Amino acid sequence: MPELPDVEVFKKYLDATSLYQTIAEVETKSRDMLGNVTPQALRQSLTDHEIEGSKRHGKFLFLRIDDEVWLVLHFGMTGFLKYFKNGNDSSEHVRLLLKFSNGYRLAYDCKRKLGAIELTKDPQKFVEDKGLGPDALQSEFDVETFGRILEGRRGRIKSTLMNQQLMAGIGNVYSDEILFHVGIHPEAKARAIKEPMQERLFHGMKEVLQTAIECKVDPRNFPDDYLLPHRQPDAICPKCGAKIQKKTVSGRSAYFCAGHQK
DNA sequence: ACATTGACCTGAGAGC
DNA sequence: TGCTCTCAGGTCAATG
Repeated sequence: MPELPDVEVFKKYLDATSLYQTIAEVETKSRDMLGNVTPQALRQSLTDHEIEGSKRHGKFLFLRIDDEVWLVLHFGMTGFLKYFKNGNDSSEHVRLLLKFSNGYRLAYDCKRKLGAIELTKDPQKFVEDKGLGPDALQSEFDVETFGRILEGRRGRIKSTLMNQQLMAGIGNVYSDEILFHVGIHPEAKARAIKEPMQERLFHGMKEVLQTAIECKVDPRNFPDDYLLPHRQPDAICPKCGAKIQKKTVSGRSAYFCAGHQK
């Protein structure tokens, strides 16, 4: 579930708690989540260094250790960060633990091991090597680029929005939310969406992602006309009163309102 | 080249 | 109660 807004909230949390802290010790709890790095290399690269800054691209979070070393975290669908004082360790599925010299710790917790822990020399290069598209919220990602992407696609709009090589950050939950917001059916063909609908979708995408971040991705904080608080079978659409439908679209469970999404 | 499907991961909740 | 089955959704490999 951690999609762009979730990871952005993790970034803010990291910045508020762990920035400029010195890593005194590194514990690797799950070898099989380490992508391109051994536990020894990870320990060696991080120990006695500070976290100097952070970056996010799509669903990836980058922690700057120094000029040539960045720790890369991906959260799969169950990953999150937890900062706590030594002794208050209540998490059950900690995969990586950074022990700071001030007695606090930062845990990367990932119950279902679909995330990843890696190292890179340069986030920009990492993004290129992964073949990721532009971050969905970055300002250089404009409506013209977005329109060109849609026109080159034979598939459905839902899977287009979720394709990380085309644009990075949107997953199953927020693709539903965006399409619900602008009134487009998840099974619509991407290239059938023309102006002015392209522009409406583009701005809807930015607005939904931004709003989710402002709400700290807590469904209780969401505006009431958003789908997320009603994202369950047989719920009532807050926009038009019709029943929320659930259907498999491109292999993913899509929630939508047939009343106002065409 | 592009689109879709299935596998992987693990635990919660449904259903018998 | 207790077991088994299904589902959740991140990616990537295999297939259409």
